[in-house]
Amino acid sequence: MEKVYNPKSYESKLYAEWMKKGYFKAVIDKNKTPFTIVMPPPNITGQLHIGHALDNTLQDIIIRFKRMQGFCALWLPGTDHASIATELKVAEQLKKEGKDKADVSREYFLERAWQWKERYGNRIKDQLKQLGSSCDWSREAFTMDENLSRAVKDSFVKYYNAGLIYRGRRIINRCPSCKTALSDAEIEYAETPSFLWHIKYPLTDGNGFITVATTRPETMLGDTAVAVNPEDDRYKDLIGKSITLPLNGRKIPVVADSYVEKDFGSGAVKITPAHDPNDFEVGLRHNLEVLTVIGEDGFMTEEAGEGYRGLDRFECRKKIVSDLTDLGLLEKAEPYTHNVGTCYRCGTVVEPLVSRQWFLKMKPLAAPAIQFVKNGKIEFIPKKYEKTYLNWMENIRDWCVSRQLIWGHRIPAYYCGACGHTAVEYDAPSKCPVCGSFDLKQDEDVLDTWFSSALWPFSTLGYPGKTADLDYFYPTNVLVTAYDIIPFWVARMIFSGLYFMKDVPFSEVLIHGLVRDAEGRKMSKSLGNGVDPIELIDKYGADALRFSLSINIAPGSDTRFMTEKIENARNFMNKLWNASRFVIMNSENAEIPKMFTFRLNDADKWILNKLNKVIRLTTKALSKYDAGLAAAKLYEFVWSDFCDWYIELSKPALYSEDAKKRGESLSVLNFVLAEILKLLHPFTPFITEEIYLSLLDKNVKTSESLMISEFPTVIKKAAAARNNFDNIIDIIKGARNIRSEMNVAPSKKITLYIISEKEKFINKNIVFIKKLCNAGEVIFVPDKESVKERTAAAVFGFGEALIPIDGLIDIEKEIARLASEIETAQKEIERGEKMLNNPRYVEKAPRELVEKEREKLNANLEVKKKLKERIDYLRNNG
RNA sequence: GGGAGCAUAGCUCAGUUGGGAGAGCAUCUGCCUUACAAGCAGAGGGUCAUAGGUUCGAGCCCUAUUGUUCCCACCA
Repeated sequence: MEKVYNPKSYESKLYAEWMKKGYFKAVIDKNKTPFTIVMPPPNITGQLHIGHALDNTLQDIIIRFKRMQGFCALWLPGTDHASIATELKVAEQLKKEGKDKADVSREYFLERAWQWKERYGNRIKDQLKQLGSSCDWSREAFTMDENLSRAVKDSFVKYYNAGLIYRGRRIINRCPSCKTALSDAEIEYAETPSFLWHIKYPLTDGNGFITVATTRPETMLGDTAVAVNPEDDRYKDLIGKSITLPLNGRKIPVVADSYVEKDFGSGAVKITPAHDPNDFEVGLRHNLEVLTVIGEDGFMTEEAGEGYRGLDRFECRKKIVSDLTDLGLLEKAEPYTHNVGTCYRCGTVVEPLVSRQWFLKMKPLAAPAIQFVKNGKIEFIPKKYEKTYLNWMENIRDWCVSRQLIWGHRIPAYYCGACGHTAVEYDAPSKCPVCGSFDLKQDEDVLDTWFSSALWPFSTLGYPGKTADLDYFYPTNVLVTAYDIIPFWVARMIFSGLYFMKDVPFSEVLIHGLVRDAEGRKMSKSLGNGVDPIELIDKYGADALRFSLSINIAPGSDTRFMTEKIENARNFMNKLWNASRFVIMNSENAEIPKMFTFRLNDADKWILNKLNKVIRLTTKALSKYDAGLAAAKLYEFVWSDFCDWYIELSKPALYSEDAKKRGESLSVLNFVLAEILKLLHPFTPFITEEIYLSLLDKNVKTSESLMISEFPTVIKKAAAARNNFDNIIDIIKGARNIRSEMNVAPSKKITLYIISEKEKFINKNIVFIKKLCNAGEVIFVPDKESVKERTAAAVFGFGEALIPIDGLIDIEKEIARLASEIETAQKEIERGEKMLNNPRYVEKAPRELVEKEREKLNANLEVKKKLKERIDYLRNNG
């Protein structure tokens, strides 16, 4: 084995081997319980970012754990076509070649998009492999695969036939740059400083003005009313009167609507039904004309009239403000900060526009989706995210599913040019089912990308076909994703699954946080603060990356990426590597007996007891998908208990001449190491496998790969029961402390005097004390008077250890040290006495706890007494 | 406007059912001790945001306050 952890030398080799052996492939087995995770499909737009690395690491940890526990574990991978995002990328690519999206044919554009998919889809796949993802590539899916497209068409038609999908003229948000409709979820609001312009609208009868306040003066060209609150005394008399719109002289009515708040702005609102969702509603109530003055491209339309038509909407705003100022109609411009909707893809300010779009009725679909979460059939982990979900679901509005894009699933709606009939059918009809005309044209639009993602948990398993996969693996078990995607995706999968499969898509949703940068900022392209997981894998190894992402994270909360963390994880890998190297090197040519066929020493029992504890904790934490806690417990066990203590404790036996002893020691070392490798395997699959394959003890290397070995279970044998070895550790720690505090050179062998009533037990473990304190001799003495040398003392509840100090001891320094120990003991004594003197504590607290407390108190009293004696002794004899 | 979270060591964060405050990094002191200097041993460092409450017992449960972050809605 190499001296340092060098992941590059084996990671890709092992992955290829796993693939070859088919370990990732889930083979349906009726005797096994299925455990299924569908991977949130990464977009094909680019490459894996660190968030993906976290998401997929968590999934891999869970799926490997379940696989080792004997489940038929399926992790189904795939990618998403990401309609709008990919379309932007491809258009960008074309632009670089001097071509414009608008000028190329639909076919050509699609061809280029598929090329993009080929290239970047594969790159993502490759990156997932580098990360070690044990997903079943034989079932890999893509949202625009033939079968998934079938599922999309099938479900659209089913929704339509059930009256859940309709086409209507509505006001929707449109991105003038991407030139498509957007759903509510695709809008991001940004606080933007602007002005609230107060504009005087003259009454037609010449009796003065009514002042309206607006943040968007350019829309006034499309005003078709002014609304006031019916209860507003200031304006009561004006209701029903007419206003002459400045700049174009159109006459519009004053209407009363309770939507208007008296106290905001001037209390009068200009109504532009074509360009504001609320105004659109007001318009419907009052039968107002819808006048579109801003076009789909963001430029003013013909309707905007002389002087304004053809202007960019923001240019037009400037011109209108200046024109109104010239006319003396601008009362004031009040600085005002408000939220402006922008496109989540390109950042352009969206424009609310009235247009004809396809909608999915949400209320009937949301009702069961709410029900199944409320009754616990779907559980969010952590539970708080249930609220995010319910809050969204309960206030849901119809989902605009059509997009004016090319890349995506084309809507299966056909319009008859002759009679105007709309046919929605799975197979394109050859003629109009109503009038028989052949003049049929398919809808140009495609579906929102999330429409296909919503079907993911069953479309990937074969739906709408009735497949064995669907039958066996659906419903899936746990969905793992970040909280930012709950409304977009999780919610939609839930109602889709319930509607089409009549069953939940998954029973648990594990929500994790976002990976932020070292300063806690969200990683983004514009900030340039993103970190590339592949670079990190190159530098530190996939296991180190995985471990740094999974350790010490709390479920559902954000984590920061910091170089120190991954370095620490890398160091841990190195630690594991070297500990293993130690065990393996010593095992060469050794005769190693099977565990439990020989008598274990106290240190062996101690480590097995610790091992049991960590098996219990890890299993429990992983069962609750708490990778952060499990990883932390394993880290502690491996580094502190196994490496720092047990390996050191094993050295006397290993370096002895007694071959039998050596073999027995190696047996325990190999046993514990193998268990560690299994426990860590879900987290760090590569290094654990590489070490496992190098193990020399055939008793513990029982399968050809860790991937197919069993996850450890608690050792039932009495040998693993708790013992008193902690007392030995206390002696060692105490002695080391004195050595260090009294500046005894580490290389100097000391003589250790021990006064204790547990002489027999200590004597049995004396080799460990000698080795770990670098003591040449350990001598039991009845009392301190028996030691003639000058010594410093380590005091325990069960005895004292005296260490001779070279030359002059600084008596005062030693007394001060002992005094501070008295102080510590005193604090403990006071705490214990306070508790034990409280009759209600003694009465109500668990018996064993009270007993433990009493023992501690006695021990501390003893320590204090001995420390005091020691100080007196020094004062008298020093 | 509605909702949720967070506040613990200098920094980043853990803290399982309420039962003696933890880790990593950073700092200080010694060590190349034949697995590992990506290491070993030792040490310092916390009024668990504030104020109440429940309890024999609160970092953890309840109420209020302050600070902070996020989500939803989009009132011109």
